[in-house]
Amino acid sequence: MRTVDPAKHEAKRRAILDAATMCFAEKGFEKTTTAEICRAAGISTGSLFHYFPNKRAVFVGIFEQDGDETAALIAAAEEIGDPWEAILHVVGYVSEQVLNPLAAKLVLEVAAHCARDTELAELVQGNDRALRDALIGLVTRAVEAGRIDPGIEPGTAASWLVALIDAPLSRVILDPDLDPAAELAVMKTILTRFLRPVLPISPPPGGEVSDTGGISPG
Amino acid sequence: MRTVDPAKHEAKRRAILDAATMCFAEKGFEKTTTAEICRAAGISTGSLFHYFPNKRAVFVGIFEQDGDETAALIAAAEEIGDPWEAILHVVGYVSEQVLNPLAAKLVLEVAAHCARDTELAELVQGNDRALRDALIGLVTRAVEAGRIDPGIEPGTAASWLVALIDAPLSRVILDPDLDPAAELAVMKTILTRFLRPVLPISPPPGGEVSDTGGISPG
DNA sequence: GTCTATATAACGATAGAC
DNA sequence: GTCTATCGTTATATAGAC
Repeated sequence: MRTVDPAKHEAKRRAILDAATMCFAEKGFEKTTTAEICRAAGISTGSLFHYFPNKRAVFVGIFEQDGDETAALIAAAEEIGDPWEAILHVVGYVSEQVLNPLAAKLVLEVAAHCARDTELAELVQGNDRALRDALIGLVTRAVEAGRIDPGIEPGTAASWLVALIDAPLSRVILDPDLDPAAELAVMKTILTRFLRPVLPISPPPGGEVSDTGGISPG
Repeated sequence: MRTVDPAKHEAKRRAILDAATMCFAEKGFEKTTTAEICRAAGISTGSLFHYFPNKRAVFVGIFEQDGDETAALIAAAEEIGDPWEAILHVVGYVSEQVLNPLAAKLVLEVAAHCARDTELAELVQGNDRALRDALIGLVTRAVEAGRIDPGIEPGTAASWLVALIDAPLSRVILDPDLDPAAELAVMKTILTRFLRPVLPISPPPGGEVSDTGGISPG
């Protein structure tokens, strides 16, 4: 019987990441000290550096974990028969997470750091791309099913679906009384109206419709 | 003749803020040293602390300045006769700024810090609120003019207009090849389709329209 | 008002016993 | 593998000459 138990090692690593996630979300990367992470995880300085080479590696580890969760979400969405419902599920699920203030703080923190850490940026971009690629597939199917305007390029639609999730971030941070359910409802309205097929137009009583809100080619 | 020239003092203060803006955008708040700001501004450490009590005050000063610029934008928008055009102008103008990578980095940096600095958060929220209030007025007028769906509450519409500006932030950071003009075009499509009056529906050939993308009351 | 020089504090990471 | 103790570095802000 070996004393080195890989499962136990991995479990402890994850426990440290969980503790660090809270610290980073609350105080940000640079204002979180390694000592605080250790205290939160119930270990000592020496131990932390046994599991991670440095503070940055702890931060990066959090978003490697997040990539696994995104993959699971995508797999679950593929099981949903109706592509439009699958899109709503994916966007709704991630949005709900981001509407939590603590999660929102962490998202803003990692975004700010991606601007200055190319390696971290590539990791996060990989996670985003996985989500986007899955949505491209769902959008394509939804277009074929007549549920989404064929005039919208699936890549563009998917990119903006991901982007829309980030839209309320500032307000989540600035307004503590924000109602997540209400935000989610408006978000659903926006993406429904954005993507739905353009209905045949019966001319309105007293006016011209000069702009149909379509995406001009080119 | 006094040697203390308030105008010159103010000019130097602004020069420091301009230099600091670049530093903070490129490296973030904590990784920017006061020495770097001084070098960029062409002054010495001693001088910096003559104009600002501490590093944070320099950072905060940048967003006080930004509030003035927002006020000017709002004043210009009020001059535009057509409220819908005024809305497009305001959203387009701010979006264009945010689509610049350097500006985007600074926006993410300040957002991340607002999550942990209530005083800074109140300042930024004040700037946001001014923009939102102006948009509420414009939306209300646009609804009266039949250009916006009366089923959408102006406060909700205005909040989301401001939020939509932030939506592409992540991609501005992660994708250096992003085309600002293309993003702006899609943004315009989204807000047009989101806000435009619901046209009378002639039933589509072979299907039911179960969800019209409206905002349910309550 | 502007400079140089520096006091003071804090933090990340390591050394080395057990 | 975990701990305690501590080293080396770095940065903010101040002191005080000019």
